[in-house]
Amino acid sequence: MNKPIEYTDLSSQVYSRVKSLIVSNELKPGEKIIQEKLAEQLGVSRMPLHKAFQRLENELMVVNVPRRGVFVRQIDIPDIIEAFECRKGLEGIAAAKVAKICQEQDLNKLEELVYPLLEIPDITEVEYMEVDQLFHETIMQISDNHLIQHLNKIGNVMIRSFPMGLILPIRESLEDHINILEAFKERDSEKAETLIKNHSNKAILILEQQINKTNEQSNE
Amino acid sequence: MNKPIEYTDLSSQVYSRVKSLIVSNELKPGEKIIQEKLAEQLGVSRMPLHKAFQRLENELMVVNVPRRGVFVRQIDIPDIIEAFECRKGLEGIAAAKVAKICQEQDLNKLEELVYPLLEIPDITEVEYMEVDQLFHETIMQISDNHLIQHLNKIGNVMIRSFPMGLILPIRESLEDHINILEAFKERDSEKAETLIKNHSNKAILILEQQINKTNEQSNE
DNA sequence: AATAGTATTTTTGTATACAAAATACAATAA
DNA sequence: TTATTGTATTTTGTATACAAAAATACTATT
Repeated sequence: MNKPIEYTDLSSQVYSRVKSLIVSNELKPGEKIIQEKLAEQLGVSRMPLHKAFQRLENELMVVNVPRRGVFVRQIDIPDIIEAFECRKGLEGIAAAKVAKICQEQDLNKLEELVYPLLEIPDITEVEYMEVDQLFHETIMQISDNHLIQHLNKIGNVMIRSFPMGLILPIRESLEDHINILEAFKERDSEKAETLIKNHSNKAILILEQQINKTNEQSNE
Repeated sequence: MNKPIEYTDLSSQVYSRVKSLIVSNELKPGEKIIQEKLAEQLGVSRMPLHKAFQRLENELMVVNVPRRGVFVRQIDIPDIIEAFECRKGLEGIAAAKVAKICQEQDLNKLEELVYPLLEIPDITEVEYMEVDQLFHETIMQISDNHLIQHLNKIGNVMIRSFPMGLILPIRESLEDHINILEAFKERDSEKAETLIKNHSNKAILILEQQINKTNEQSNE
């Protein structure tokens, strides 16, 4: 309503643009970013770029080596596994708390994200990823822990920047979500924690299998 | 061995100095930081300060409102509880992993931190805080998850910046540490996770009691 | 032809400069 | 007096400028 229009400073915009350059692979992993060059490309000076780099470094998207330059961080599957392990811990706590404190309206919000999908027989991967993300974000919001949301976001930046579709099959993921939601309704905080941690664990297991597979191939 | 001597840029130093100004309460919570003034005090320009602010914002130590200024974040007990909840989640995962992967030398490192204290009858609070911190950090290091360490550090900055001594009594904390270490030795990852989460939980409970106490007082 | 040393160019880090926005303040009218 | 408008001052955000460090190209020597 009377929310003041917020001034977005250049460095925020620059931050988004650089991040998408990294995600879209226009800036390659390991590549050194020439500040002047990129600044000119974006039509800004190096100052907002500097702040953007600092932010990206905090999200582990770039590495800054003093006096040497800023490099695009190489993200591989083990990194993604690490990110899922963090998510497992943070979401576990969040879900346990949600089961304790959630209100009727919170449950409604989650139900609206989960149940309508059961009616649709052929959900596309892109569609589901959107809802999946929203489901996890909503739980974080309900948990009402500012720090947990902040930390989780940092981990998610890595996960989302990795060029890889859904890890779990849609139906399996959806089933997990339903069960988690049920646990919330039953106010069973231990169950909710276990279920949501298992949900992450499945992804971790699949990623670990992928690593083993590529290792075997290279050993032939 | 052949680690290159690392150039520390000004902004890193500025970051540390500003952080300690906040922790030592020379910059008061809620206070607006006048950039030019602080820059002059530190004998630098506003550029390294800007980068320092960006970093401090990521650690939730300051809040930056575009075009309005940078403000020292007000940290209160509920924030600290949030931080302990995050720690609970992250340490839980870390401890579970440590129980699975730790080597003999890792256990030795932890033993050296725990057992010598049993011989000392009168440990000071300051001494114990040092060792306590090291114990938790070491577990994080052994867990060998870069991201989990990074995220945990962000939460710890808040906890450590809060002017408050030990939360748990020394003997109780020490006992917890011993039990956690035992779980590692037994390679019991579930037990390790439960114990370390309980360790955080105790702190949360005490902090919640403190809030209730002050609420009651103000209701009189 | 390979190497060591030197000169040149590039790039980084920080300071300064300047325009735009926010705040403080004073003057005017109700 | 209390609001309200207009003006002066402060402060911010970004661009430019410059010095120091690193990278590169080049020369001379063996």
